[in-house]
Parts: sequence; C-alpha cells; structure tokens
Amino acid sequence: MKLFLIILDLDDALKLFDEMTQRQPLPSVVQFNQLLQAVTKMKHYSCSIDLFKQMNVLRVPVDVYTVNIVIKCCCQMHHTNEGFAVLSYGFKRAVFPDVYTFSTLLNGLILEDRFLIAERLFKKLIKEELCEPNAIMYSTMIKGLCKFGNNDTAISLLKLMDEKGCKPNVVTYSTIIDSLCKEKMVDDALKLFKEMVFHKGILPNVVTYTSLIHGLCNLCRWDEVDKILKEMEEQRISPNVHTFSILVGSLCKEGKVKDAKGVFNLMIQKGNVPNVVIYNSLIDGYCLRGEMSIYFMKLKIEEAMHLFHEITKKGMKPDVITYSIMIQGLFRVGRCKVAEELFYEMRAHSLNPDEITYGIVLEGLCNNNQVEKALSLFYLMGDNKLNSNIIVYNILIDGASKNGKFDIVRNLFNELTVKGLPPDVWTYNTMISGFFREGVMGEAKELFFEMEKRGCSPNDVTYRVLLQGFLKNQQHDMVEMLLLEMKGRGFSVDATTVSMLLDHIKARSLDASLLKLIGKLVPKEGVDAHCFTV
DNA sequence: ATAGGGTTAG
Repeated sequence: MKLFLIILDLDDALKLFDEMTQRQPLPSVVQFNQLLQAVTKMKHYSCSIDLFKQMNVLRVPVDVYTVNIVIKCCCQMHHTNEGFAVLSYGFKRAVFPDVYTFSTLLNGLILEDRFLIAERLFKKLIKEELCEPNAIMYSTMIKGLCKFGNNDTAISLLKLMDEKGCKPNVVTYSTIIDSLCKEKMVDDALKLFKEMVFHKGILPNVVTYTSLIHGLCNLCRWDEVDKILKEMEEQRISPNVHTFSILVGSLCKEGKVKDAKGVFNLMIQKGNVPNVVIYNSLIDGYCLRGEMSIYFMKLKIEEAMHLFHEITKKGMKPDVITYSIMIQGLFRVGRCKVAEELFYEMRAHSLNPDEITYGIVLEGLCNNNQVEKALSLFYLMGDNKLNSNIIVYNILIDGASKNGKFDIVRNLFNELTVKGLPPDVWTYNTMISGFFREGVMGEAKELFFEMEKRGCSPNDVTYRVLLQGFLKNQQHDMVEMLLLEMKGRGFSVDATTVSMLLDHIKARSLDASLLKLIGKLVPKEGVDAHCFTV
C-alpha cells in the first residue's frame, strides 16, 4: 500500500499514525518512514519531529531514512544544531549517516548563513573519508558559494567535481547560472549555459530557462527573452507558473499592466493554475503608480481589488504580501479607511504583518497627514522586530520631517543611537534633507561630515540633496568642493541639479569656471548608465 | 540539490 495515496492532509496522517502505533505487531519502519515523509512534504516539520519523538517512546525502530527525514525537518526550521543532535542520537543507536544525511546538514548550515562551518564540515568529510561526495553534495556547496557571492569559486568547484569524476548535472549548472543572472552577469550565465549544453551534453530544464529569462528581463533584453521562449518551445519545455510570474512581474515593472494581464490569461488558457505569487505580481502591477493621473490610479485600484477578491473565490488565500500590496495601493490613492480595514482584516485572518507591511502602513499614514497615528502605531504595536528595522525608522523620520514635526525627527534619530541601530545612507540623506527643510544648514553640513566618520559613505543622492539644498539657500562656498568629491567618487550629477547649477551661473552667483567640471559630471547622452554600474 | 511576489530618500 502506498501511504501517500491515502494521506491527503495532516489530519489523515495523524489518525493513521495513531492507528499504526496501536497495531500488534507494529508496522515496519518503512511504513513509518513513508508517513513521516508525507507529513514532511506537507511542510509540517515540527509535527514530523513530534511524531519521531513518539516513535522513540513507543520503541519503533528507526533507520537512516527516518533520521534523514527528521534532520531535514530540523534544518528546514533553521534548527540545524538540533539536526546534529539527531545525528548523534542515530550514532548511539547504530544508525549511521550517509551522503544524503550530510548533504541535508550542509544545506541547513547554508540556509542559516553558516557557510564557513559548512565548508569546514565538507572538507572534513572528504579528508577523513566519512563519505564520498555525490552531485547533490557538491551542488549544495556550490549553492552556498553562490549565496555568499562567490560565483568564481563556485565555478572552480564545478570544474573540480568533474575532475574528480563526479559529473555535474542540470541542477549544478542551474544553480550557478541563476546566481550569475541575479548578479546581472547574464552574459557569463549564457556562456555557462552553452558550455553545459554543447560541451557537456546536459539538457536544460524549465528552471534553467526561467533563471535566464529572469536575468534577461532584469536587463530589459526583451529580444533575447523572446528568443529563449522560442527555444523552449522548440525543445518542448513548457513555461510554468514560475516562468510566467517572472514575465508578468517584469511587464508590470515596465508599466505594461495590460500586457501582463494578457500573459496571465494566456497562462491560464494553456492550462496552468495560477497561485498567490502570480496574483500578487499582477495586483502589484495594478497598484503601481506610473505616470498617470490620480483618476486612472483609482480605476486601476478597482481592478486590483477585483483580482484580490478573485484569489478567495478561486479557493486560495491572500497572504501577507497580497495584503501589503493592496494596502499600499489604497494608501497611494488616499483611501486610508479601506487600507486600514484591510490591515485589520489580515490580522483577523491570523496573518502577521511583518516589518514591510508595517513600513507600508506607516508610510501610508504619514503621506496622508496622519503622522501621530503612525507614531502611536509604531510605539504601541511595534514589537522588537518592527522597531529595530532601519527602513521603518527612515520612513517615519521622513514622514515626520515632511509633516513639519522636526522635534519628532530628532527624537527618532536619537533613538537609533540608544538602540544601537546604525543609521544607513538613507537615514543620513533623509536627515540632511530635513535639516535643509528646517533651514538649519549648519547641522546638515555637520551630519554630512559626520556620516563618513561613522562608517557610512555618502552616495549620489547625498550629493544631490546637499547641492540642491545649498543652492536653494544661496550658500555657494560648498558647491565646488562637493562637485570635486563627486568626480572623485565617480558619481554623476542629475538633470535637475545641473539645471539649477546653470541657473546660478547665469545669475552670476556661481563662477562660470565651474562649467568645465560640471561638464565632466554629466553622463554622456545615449549611453545607458546601468551598463557601467554593474 | 536548482527558478517566481511586497518597504524608504531626490
């Protein structure tokens, strides 16, 4: 009997477990493993661990499969140390780990960002010949290297495993290809893709193609996206909901919501079942403010709302992200009441808002002249996690500043020191622009000199804020110094600031000799600056 | 062991 055929939900599994434990004699370990596997597949990790504990009480024998499943559950819950405890429990009962056990543990360490420990374990396994690494283990280590930005080493390890006679497979390659795409190194990814296909004869799958499509979409290389989609068709590899949701998301970011909806419909027409993720992408598209009037924004919010309700109608549940997107959209068109209602509704459905949701709500309130409400929400509802998030602080500081509550701005900024939460470049920029708004240029200048000392380098926005602030306040003595610093740091100056500078030169409040320097800071026309920032 | 969604400044 195949257990997974009769277990439909957690309830079934638990009932079956009870029934199994009462049988005389007890069912075999294989059947218990199947049950644990089923519970784990449903992502009820802590439940699997509980069942495992009960098995021990009942003296159901366990084998390496049992141990592997339970270790996996520990790791998925980010409790890898408990996974190691299960490993030593196994040793005590003469259940010895295999390559799968160690791969799972390595994966858990990487999941918890403990790559150095993973690396040490991996080397130890090889050196002491505790197990022969297979493609899964190598791929796991390669994933870790990629995760910590070490694509080059990942590629070296790929070569090394091949030399050692362990053949990389489509997963190994896809891992690196995806990582390269995420770092915008799509050409390197395409090179590796060709190596995989033409030199190693490994066939790409939908995951490989989806990663490439993602990378190309991010760089707006649409022709090549088309080419990949055609190639997939030739290879008879159908795009799935993942692939489509990347296409939908990218079209939305381009402001082409109608096209995105078209792709969404096409996907359904092709027999794919939409999930919450792709709904969220599309709803976000309808909520984004493009270059349109508030009238059209309100119309689009209606469509977003319609899609939002469609999720429930189709038997799915909106998640924290769905609610966050909807709330943000509603605040943007000034429908605060409905936004707040949704904020309460999500909690009524036991969806816990995270720091991003809070940030959205706080920003929405601030932008709609409700700073006090935002602050009381922040102090009354915010837990440790929310109130230790620098972005949330930045939002509040900016909101208070724009609403003329500068005493609150100072309070919030000082609170960061008390909490030991380091301000980031956004915080400094927000504060500096707040000082200008308040007309206290001395403090703006002071904070600018201070930020570098406190380990936060200014960025191009900092210089923009400073230049525009000084120009508006007829303070010209800092301008040349700022422009020179920008040149030194390789920043360019934006159109608005340039035109302000030129106005001041025309009015002779700035010396014309600055023109040469300004000319060097203007990005060359027709060249996409993004090509160079990668 | 590999792929998808939501936050801030000008």
